[in-house]
Amino acid sequence: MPELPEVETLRRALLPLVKGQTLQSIKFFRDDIRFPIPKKNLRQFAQGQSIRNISRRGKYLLLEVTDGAILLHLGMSGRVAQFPSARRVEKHTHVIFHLTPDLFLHFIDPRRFGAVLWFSNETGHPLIDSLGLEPLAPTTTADKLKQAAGKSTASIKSFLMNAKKLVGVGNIYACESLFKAKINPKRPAGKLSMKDWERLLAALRKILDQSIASGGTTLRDFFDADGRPGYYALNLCVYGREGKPCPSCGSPVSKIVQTGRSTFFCKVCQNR
DNA sequence: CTAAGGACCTGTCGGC
DNA sequence: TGCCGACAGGTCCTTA
Repeated sequence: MPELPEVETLRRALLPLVKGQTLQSIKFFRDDIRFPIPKKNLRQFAQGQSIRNISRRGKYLLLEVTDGAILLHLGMSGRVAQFPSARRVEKHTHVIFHLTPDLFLHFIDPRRFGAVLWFSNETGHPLIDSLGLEPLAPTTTADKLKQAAGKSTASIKSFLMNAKKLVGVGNIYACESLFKAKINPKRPAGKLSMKDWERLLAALRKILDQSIASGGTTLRDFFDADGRPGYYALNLCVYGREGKPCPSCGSPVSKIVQTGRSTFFCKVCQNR
């Protein structure tokens, strides 16, 4: 479900609710999600602590406390929703964070591809350590992307979705940014020119920024902590639009499969 | 090392 | 209406 803009939207919705609040207790309902939930660490290091900040790294949210952070990943179908109690537990509610007498954050994830983990300030976390460039960070440049791609023969589409290289970009924003930059998704990443990388990074940033400003993309089940959907779906040019007219030239949008994922693009416009 | 494919899950949708 | 296959916003792990 969520890519960078959706996770960032959630971060911004949660921050004013939880910053400075003390985590009273954590309730676990099942721990066989993507990774076993480290209940012991969470109880020992997070319970009873004040949430100092919420940060984001790629698609991960970090609820920061003194010794580290509760690490959340929403996978494909995850949500964090606020409720006034720990009752009304949904079918796929796996964890409830109890903050104030009437603020409970429910971690809900039907497909269980998401994660609730403990990030220690001392040891970090391997999933975070191995992440690549942050697209919106000013320190990320076209030059660094080109370097990261090296002589890779993999497609630029799969490069964009490779979190070891570049974080936060999933299927929607990979397709949309390639469309905006007019780059063919099948091109080998190692063959893009510096001009290509510059156009691609600029396009990607613009799309991510606009999506964050719209509250993200709600295709079916993305809602922020207040239950609000995102409206960026209205601006999608190619994603999910197979056969419909390209917004730029009018010819039908194509769909192919690359490394197991659908790619939507315009054969006419994306010719670079 | 790289690249591709499978695996992990549940829910929904379209076709018959 | 019911059943069945295809597919879904992710990414780690195995295989070649």
